[in-house]
Amino acid sequence: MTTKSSKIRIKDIAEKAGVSIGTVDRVLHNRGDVRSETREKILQIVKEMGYTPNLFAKSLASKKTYRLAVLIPDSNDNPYWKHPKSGIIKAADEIKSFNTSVNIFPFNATDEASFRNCFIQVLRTEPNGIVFNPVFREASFEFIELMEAKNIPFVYIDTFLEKSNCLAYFGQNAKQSGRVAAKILSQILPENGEVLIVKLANRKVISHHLKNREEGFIEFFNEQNKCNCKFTSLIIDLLDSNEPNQSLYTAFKTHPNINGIFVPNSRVFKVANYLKENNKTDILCLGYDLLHENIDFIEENVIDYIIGQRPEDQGYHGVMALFNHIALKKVVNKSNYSPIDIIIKENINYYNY
Amino acid sequence: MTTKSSKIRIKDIAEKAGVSIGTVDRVLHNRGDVRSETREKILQIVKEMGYTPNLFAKSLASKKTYRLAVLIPDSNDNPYWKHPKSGIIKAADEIKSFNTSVNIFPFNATDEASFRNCFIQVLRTEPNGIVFNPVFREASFEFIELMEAKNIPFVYIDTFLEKSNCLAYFGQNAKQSGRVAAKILSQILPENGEVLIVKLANRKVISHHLKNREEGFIEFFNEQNKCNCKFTSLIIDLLDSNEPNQSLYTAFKTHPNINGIFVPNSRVFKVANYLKENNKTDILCLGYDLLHENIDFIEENVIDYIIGQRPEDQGYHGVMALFNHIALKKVVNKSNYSPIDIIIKENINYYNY
DNA sequence: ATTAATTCCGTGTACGTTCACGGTATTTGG
DNA sequence: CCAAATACCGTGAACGTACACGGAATTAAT
Repeated sequence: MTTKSSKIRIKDIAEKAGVSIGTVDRVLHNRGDVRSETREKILQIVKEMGYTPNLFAKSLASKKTYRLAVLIPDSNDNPYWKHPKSGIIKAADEIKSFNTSVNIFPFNATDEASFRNCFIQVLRTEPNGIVFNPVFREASFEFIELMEAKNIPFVYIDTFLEKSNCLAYFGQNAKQSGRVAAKILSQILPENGEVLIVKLANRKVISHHLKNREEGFIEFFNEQNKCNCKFTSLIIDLLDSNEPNQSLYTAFKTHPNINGIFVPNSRVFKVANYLKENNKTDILCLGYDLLHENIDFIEENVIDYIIGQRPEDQGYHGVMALFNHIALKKVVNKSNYSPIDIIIKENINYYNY
Repeated sequence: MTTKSSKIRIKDIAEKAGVSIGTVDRVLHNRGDVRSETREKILQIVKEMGYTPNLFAKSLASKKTYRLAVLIPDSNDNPYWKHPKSGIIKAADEIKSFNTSVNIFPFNATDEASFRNCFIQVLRTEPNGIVFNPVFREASFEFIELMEAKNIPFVYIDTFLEKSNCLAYFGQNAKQSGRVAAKILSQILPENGEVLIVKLANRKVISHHLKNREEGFIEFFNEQNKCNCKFTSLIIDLLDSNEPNQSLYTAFKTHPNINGIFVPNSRVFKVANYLKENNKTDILCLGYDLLHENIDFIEENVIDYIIGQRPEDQGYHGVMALFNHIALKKVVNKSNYSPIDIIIKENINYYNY
């Protein structure tokens, strides 16, 4: 089996058609000024010879430059976003030789005004494409209108917004990941297990992920008729300095038989911290995302399972999808769900973080 | 945060150094014929300005062509190898514009002579680099000697060969993956569990993977003092048409309390087939690799866990490592372990196959 | 001092594109 | 029927790099 480099140049098809390379170039780019017969003939030969342009020569000669903009939460506020960001930077690095620049605009994910400001700023730079995390529904829909008016293609990352015509979406199926979590717990916990669901979040912004993950989690258990586990659900304010300790203390007091904990976001390390300090490490603890903080607790056997979603890949492919669409005119997949990685102490070293 | 395209050209550093681009080119390529002071000065400026060559211009102008060869088992014999192959083809596709061709040479993984023939054929094509799967130890070491004599860099895929100076290795830590399997089973099975280890292989060729995975599996259980599971290990000849049914029948007869099965390779579907036909689907069954055959059984709840290793990535990155080293003169990581993916019915749809 | 050898360096062409510019034919208008 | 407009097409200069060739400056040999 051989895969060899394609050698057919514009010059070759020009010669075969008995025209100049300028003419071929014109039909290849629909620039007009070509007689329709000549045009057809050239297109025919192009197809016959299987011409594929040399992308390097193309980008060398091209005077076009592209600007991409990325709007994501500030990684100083939420360490999770360091990971998508690093993937974005990797993509930026790869495509910068294709006359394409990438600008990252961080916003405060707990402050809608910050998101709005950020977007206005972005639109002022008149980018050719936008990757963004649509945490704020209404604001996002407003900006989608603006982008569509200006014909700027956009890609969602992490969160999906239904009923909108994005170029692509990169993220996890949140609900299904909740089902995965449920399956794991249901298989390990005893018949009469008691599970605590801990939602650590900002009071003002309960993310879709949190909601959907919990939904999938509970849905799965309800479908299993053999398993009659009990649930307790807790919403804890991230900004309260007494938390999550206070709420957890109360929860364990009132539910002393809890043997499983499900934390539907990356803040699981805060719960793990409590478990460790109170010698409750035998409780089966499951959370999300490979933050450094979580990794430490996995290695200490405090957290038992982490569900990962390859945030670097999401960032990387989000940018690349935009680039492929805009610069290379390739078709890109709209729906791109990340794997729901099941990570434990024994395989954590083989996931990059 | 901005990542903009680097704009420093050879011309720029030539002007700053007060020399011509030819001179800069000479020092950049160590072609000599440059006064040492000039050389130093240019190198200094190159570093100062952070010059990075434009790879596209480079590959456009370069008359060099590279030939890479890949030796892997025939995917007609073992369907697993379709997956690395598809990754290899993807890589070949990406680098063909860099004047690099990739040739795939399939051999029969159960026949050492086939491997040897294949290698001789490969060496005759005088490739610039080789990716291969070193299943046959002695034969591989012989060919490594030949490659080293000819200064041909080589990359291992899937299997690792210690004590040899490969450019890179892409594969899974087999032993550790066995430990992952053990952890999962140990967590789910009851205290007094009874596990059957089924090694489906060709009598002549017991792969390292099979051995190492079992080793890690047993090692893990031995380390847990709380778990006193019992084991039975079975070696079954793949080519025998009565198998694995006959051996499994006997095994279940003599060990009626078996509640877990570990199949340390991709042939787990053959065991699953037996389990399904004999209504033993309640047994916890764990195997390797996302073959179509296995996927079907995961969806039917016959196989419970599959350990994946991203074979497409292994193939892709194996070729890319060689390319980066040879064509782009980049440094590549030697040791590249694939993630040990834990796959169940609930997350299987999000792993590409 | 003249020639020859040697060291060092600049020039020019090529790689496959893009794209502006301008040049022939052909057609249109009066 | 001639000028002007139009339709169609070729030419040539870039893009950043590689590399062959040959030229100038320096040194060595006679």
